[in-house]
Amino acid sequence: MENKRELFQSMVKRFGLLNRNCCTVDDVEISLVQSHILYEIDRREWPSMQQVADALATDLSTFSRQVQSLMKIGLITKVPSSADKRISVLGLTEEGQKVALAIQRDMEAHLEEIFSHMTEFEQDMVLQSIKLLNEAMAKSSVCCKPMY
Amino acid sequence: MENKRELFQSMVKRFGLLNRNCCTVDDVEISLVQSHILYEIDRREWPSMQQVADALATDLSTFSRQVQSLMKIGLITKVPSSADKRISVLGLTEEGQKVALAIQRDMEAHLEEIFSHMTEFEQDMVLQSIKLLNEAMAKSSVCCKPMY
DNA sequence: AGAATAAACTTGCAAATTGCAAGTATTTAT
DNA sequence: ATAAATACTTGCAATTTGCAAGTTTATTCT
Repeated sequence: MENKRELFQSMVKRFGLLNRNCCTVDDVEISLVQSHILYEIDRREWPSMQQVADALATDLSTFSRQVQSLMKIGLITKVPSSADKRISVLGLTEEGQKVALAIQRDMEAHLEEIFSHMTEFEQDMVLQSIKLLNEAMAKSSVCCKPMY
Repeated sequence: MENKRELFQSMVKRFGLLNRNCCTVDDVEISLVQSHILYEIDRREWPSMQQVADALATDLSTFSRQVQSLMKIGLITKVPSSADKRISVLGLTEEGQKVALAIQRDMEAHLEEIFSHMTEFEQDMVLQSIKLLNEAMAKSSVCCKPMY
């Protein structure tokens, strides 16, 4: 059983495909990266642009433009920090929160559906394993430098 | 412990980052998608363009151009099928095989390094879980229609 | 305090990647 | 024999990317 890579490649690809469904909520349609931006803003407390760009491992210039788009469609806010005027602080608008929540629900539902094909024992084991894997990757030298 | 999505999002992102390192071998430098193309060709027996494009869930036109690039740098071959002249059959050149193998080794090494942070018991459990997960996703209705 | 350095962005490219629509060539169905 | 389908290719046009160079504000150094 020496096909770790195949196993992981397959899994990552499937999740990638799963994510494609993403991102159409009511009449709002956003891209995958935009959904990730909403997600990262949502799970942080008023992050700076740097912080989110780092979390997404994307160039700040690229990120800056994505932020502009998301502001234009009214999903996020960007206000200069009063403490340090170089910094802009990001947040979700009410609409942005709705969209983020809807995507969150969709994702949870998808995961539940996937998990429904396993026994309870298997479900627990899988979750436990993902945790272990994340911890191992966090410890790893080759993996994922720009990670929270 | 109701944060499945966070767990998976984190894992997928880390693997995404892991993959970024990819793809520079000696003096050849290819993109991530190109490495996936090599991978898919490698693991199949003379696949058609359709087959690989499907596996990668990418548009055939996009794929067609990627194939042209990879031919130009001499990593893959494309020959019309004698049985059905509409079909082009893909393969790796000697150089392409070298590159695919090098990437494969890198990936394996990375995975080994990550696994080294776990006990043997945990390693087995994680591998077992990934298998279960893949099977569950294969059964899933929401996930991954275009999958081998 | 004043000058240099750094940090947090923004904007101007130019390249790469994407998908749709429309085309060509070949095969299958009627 | 003609129509329909399949397997691609090419022409767009839009999106996304990162690097380099700029602006503004904050920090550090002397």
